[in-house]
Amino acid sequence: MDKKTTGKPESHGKRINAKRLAEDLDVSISTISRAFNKEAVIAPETRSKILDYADRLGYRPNPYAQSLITQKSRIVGIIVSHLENPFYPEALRGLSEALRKAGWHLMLFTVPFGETPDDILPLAISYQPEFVIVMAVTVSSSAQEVAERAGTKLIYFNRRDPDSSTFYVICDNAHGGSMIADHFIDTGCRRLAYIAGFQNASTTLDRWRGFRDRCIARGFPDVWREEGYSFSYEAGYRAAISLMKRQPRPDAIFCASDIIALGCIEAVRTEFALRVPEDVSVAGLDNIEMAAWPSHSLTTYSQPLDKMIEATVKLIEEISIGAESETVAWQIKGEIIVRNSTRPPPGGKGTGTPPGIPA
Amino acid sequence: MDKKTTGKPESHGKRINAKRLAEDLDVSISTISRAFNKEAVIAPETRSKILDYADRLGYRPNPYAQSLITQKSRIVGIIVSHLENPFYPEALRGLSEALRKAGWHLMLFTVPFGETPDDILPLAISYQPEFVIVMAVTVSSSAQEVAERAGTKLIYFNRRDPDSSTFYVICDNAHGGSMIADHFIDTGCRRLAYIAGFQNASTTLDRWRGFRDRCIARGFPDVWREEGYSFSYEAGYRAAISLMKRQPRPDAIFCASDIIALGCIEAVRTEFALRVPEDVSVAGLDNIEMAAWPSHSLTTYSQPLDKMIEATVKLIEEISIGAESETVAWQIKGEIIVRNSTRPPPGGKGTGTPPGIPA
DNA sequence: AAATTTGATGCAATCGTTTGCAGCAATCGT
DNA sequence: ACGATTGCTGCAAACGATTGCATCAAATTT
Repeated sequence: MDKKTTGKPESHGKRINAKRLAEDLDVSISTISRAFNKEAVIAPETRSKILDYADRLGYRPNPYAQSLITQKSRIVGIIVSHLENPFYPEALRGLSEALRKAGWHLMLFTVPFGETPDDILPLAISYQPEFVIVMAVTVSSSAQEVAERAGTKLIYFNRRDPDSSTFYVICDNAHGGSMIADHFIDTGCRRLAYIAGFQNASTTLDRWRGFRDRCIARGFPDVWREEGYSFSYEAGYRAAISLMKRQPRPDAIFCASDIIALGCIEAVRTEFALRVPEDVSVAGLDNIEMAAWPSHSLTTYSQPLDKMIEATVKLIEEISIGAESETVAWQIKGEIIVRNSTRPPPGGKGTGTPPGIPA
Repeated sequence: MDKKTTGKPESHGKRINAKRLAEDLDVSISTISRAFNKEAVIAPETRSKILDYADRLGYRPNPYAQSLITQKSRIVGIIVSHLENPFYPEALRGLSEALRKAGWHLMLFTVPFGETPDDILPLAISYQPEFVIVMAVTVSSSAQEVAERAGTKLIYFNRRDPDSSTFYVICDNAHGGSMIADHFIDTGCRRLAYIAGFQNASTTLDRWRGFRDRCIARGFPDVWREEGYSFSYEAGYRAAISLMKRQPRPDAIFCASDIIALGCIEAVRTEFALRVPEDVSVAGLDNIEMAAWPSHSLTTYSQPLDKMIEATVKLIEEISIGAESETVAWQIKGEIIVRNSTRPPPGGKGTGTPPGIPA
């Protein structure tokens, strides 16, 4: 490792505070405070005088003092367990921007391998965020209590808790499953299979339920299910291998997420020298950016990320201002995105939505 | 959108504070404080009595009051501009965990499309983090002053600033470029090309310099350079198209990042029906997880992420305790990872490092 | 036994805001 | 012209911790 060295960094003068402004401008500290508070009553010229001067000095009210006195932090924590699934960076980015626009600060907590979101929660609430968004598939129900005791509200994102009644925002996973089932069956697939993600994740469950129920309803009750145990490329790769070894082979595989589907496609091609979609149709769920890449061109059901984020921020704002929000949970429908990883319909008008790149 | 409703969320009792503990245990507030401070002198039995009781009540010292009085926030902000490049989620995750272990809280700021890190910086420092890590390719030099005024230290990650002397942690990009050049030339490639990322990013620059200088040194001065204008799949895809249209075609392409390389490979295959590596070798730099996937099996130069993160945290800790850190910048060597996107060596002992999955 | 050291605790000032209440000039109604 | 209203501003008490200094009992030294 190369190192470069230099003298010690510059030391600073005293940080300016409201008192300093007050003295310089010959007003009281209260007035300084009011200048920064939209609702406060204050003479317009006084306000602008203060604001101007503050600007020149680079003064901003100390957020810690503010939080201390107002008992509000304007901070929302976010716990993410699986950043390696591209869906989460996409969601994270969207949430980050939306929350920032709404005036919130985001504190990030990742869940290390081998730990659960529950282990991280105490840490997450130690900075007393007003909300904690849990973007992780598995959380115990006791998390709710822990957060409550700290005065923090929990919001599940892309997950619902079957037995507790916390706030949550998800897409209509069952609907997604059923749309994919329809698409498979409509395009002539008959030996249908599902690759699951984390076994007890609500997403795994709901997508499976929607898929299988629809298959049954349309007269194909023998749907295979292979466990993937996680939402990852590797999981898809491995699960596809054992799935494709069965006799007869499935001719359509619905994967519990896009990243699983990519692994699945790869295994089908590499390990069995089969073609997608000619030999087997593969579909995912999420509609991550990579799904549109030409090499994958993955048929999928989109999570309506923008709407989900919008709903989350709305939820936060409403609860925050004490509006006893009637809406405690959002479940939003997405839509099926047909690309080239699934067979074209029999009467065939072609390949459906084209891949993403050439523009 | 479906909505579910319920009654308003439970309201809370008063949050417990040190005063409450003090009264219950019949000690002073000072003693409570000392129980939580590792260095403070306090009778061991008093401490454990307090800690136990605090635990039962779920008490934790209020971080805002702490920050206010100590003038330290234990917060580090992080500005990320390109989460869509998988390298950054990986880095983010690593930094998040390492900083957490070191007792820091992470505040995340993403840079929306159309804005620059400079636009976000004022916001990032408004919560007065002690440090701000900038994981973004382009920052103006004035950022330094802005941060300084707020008493926040700036640390560049995966970027260095040619003209200012801020702290930075990067990998030895020039070394990476030269290693790839060697590999290309050793495996018989002769028509060498480079696909650049952001034009004025230090990474784009250093990698190009290392690559071209080595090519020249080994007797191949005519290295092509194609602008990608960004570090993205699309950039690689487009740049590869115009690169491969040239006559004669390049037979080896070094891409300024892995994600560019993946787009490049895809374009070579899809748009020109050529094979990688038989017709053209492609290499990247970063060694993102996806590079190991069988479908890509990308030869690359690894960013030593773990070491870079370690260095970053070390830097922060040292500066934080006022140890006038001699080391102001880290540049750490990575290593070349040979996979199947580049030709095997002429005498050929095979395909080099196998792809990642089958285990 | 008196003097001194040691160890543990409490007192009180402090960090930088917010906000209810009081004060006070200027304006208004009659 | 005089009391009531209005519009601003200041006072002072919080918020919940940290920490230098003083205190005081117990232990140690002389």
